[in-house]
Amino acid sequence: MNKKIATWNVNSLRVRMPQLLDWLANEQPEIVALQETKVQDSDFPADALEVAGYKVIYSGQKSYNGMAIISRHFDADEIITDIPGLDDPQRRILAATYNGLRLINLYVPNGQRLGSDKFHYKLEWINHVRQYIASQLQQHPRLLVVGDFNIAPDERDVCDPTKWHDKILCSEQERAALQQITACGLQDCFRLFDQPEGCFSWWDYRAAAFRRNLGLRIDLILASDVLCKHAVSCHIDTSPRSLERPSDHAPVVAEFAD
DNA sequence: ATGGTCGAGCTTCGA
Repeated sequence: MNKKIATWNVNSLRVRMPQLLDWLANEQPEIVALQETKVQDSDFPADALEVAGYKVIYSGQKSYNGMAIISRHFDADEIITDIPGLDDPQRRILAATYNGLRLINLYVPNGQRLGSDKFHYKLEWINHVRQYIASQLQQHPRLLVVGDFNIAPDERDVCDPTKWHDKILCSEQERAALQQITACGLQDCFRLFDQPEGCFSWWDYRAAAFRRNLGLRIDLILASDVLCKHAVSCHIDTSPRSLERPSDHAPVVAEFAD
């Protein structure tokens, strides 16, 4: 049976729990990587997710950032909550191995504006995580790197490339940094398949951006060559973005054959 | 018009 693996920036897990539980019941994903849980570990809603049939791991902090991975059948092994060699209090990475599948869940810094302190932190953070990914690929042929990359890979992933030209999330520097990650031996699952134009995963809350489909595709599932051979589909599920009180991101789902 | 709206948690910051 095929297995669905998903990534979703929920923008507050506590607010989004009803939507997440409904979505899990409908989609029956095997593993879901969550970003921006915005909940410290002592308040993590583990019980409700376990009742829904998922094992949980998480690495959170108060107010900002925060990561979790939920898994239906397999226990998480070799858990890491920090990029080796980078001292960073922000909870932006959570990786674990599930039945031989290595999953790295990322919440890449937003970067705010080109040239800002946060932009330099973003590039530095990506540089460190790329080195970690490269070393992980040597050890784990079955590797997925998923999450909110806060980078639109190319012009197809931008609603209005002229308006977004060299803006944060779309700059040449950010795209080059992302290409350095994929050059380690990963492919964007979404582009393994024919896709319609105008597919995005994030829409600003302001200015009715979702209704007007003024979005970016910044949430990605990157797969190693071994896993790409088993990928059978990849799509963005825009339905949760239409609900009342939505996350500003939609889940991305990839399906893998055994 | 350089705005708009969310979430957390506190009267502002980050996205």
